[in-house]
Amino acid sequence: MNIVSWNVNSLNVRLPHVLRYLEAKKPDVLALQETKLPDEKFPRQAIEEAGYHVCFSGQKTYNGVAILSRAKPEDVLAGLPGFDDEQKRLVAATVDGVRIVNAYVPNGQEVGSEKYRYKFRWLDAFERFLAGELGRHERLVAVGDFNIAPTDADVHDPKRWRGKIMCSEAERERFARLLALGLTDAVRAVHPDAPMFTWWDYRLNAWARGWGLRIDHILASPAMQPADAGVDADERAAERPSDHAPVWASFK
DNA sequence: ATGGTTGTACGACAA
Repeated sequence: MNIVSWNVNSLNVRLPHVLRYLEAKKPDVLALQETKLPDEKFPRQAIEEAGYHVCFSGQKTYNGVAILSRAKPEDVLAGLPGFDDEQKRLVAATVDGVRIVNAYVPNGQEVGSEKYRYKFRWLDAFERFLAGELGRHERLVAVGDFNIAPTDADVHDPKRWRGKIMCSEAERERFARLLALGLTDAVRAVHPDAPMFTWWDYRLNAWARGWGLRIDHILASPAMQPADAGVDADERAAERPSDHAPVWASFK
């Protein structure tokens, strides 16, 4: 089973990229974040014509998540249970017996800000939710834009980013706690040391300079052993790209 | 250089 996560930063703009990607890579599951579309404007027909089922939870202008899958999604859930939130950041579904959890974790804007505090409240609820899901589903993969670079190996310039948003010790501790639930970081399981980034800021010519962070992740339960994993960084070099590249993992 | 770009939507905010 091939599972991909991609923050597309507007599915309106990136629909051609997504359709081309589906045709080229034929993943079993493609989880999208930042679709920025209300549900009534979701391009369901184009995705179904490409041979995929889809479930989604979106809103106008901001956020929005979707799961595209070859097999029909079952037990679809939108939003974190017990966490009342207008922001559409989570959708989960069971695909081919595998529980797929697709998250767009809040960015946090700046360490110490109100949005930073919201990020931690959201992560609190997310951790509780994942613990429950792991109790119900032996085969589980949690993917998405976590907006956290787990270690300095996931940062182009650790000194420049030290203590900054997505790299603070408090955020990294929360990410470590997710792994402590029994999840494996699939990319790091396959590539323990290699610098691998998934996001490059649109500003400052960051892509051309190699100024990236690894903030998009695929976390797998013990029953899901990654056979291979990587980042399709060439998507960041495409015409009118998202600022994120797809991250993928294959499972036996 | 506390810089810069993109998306949404048409000013300002989020990332």
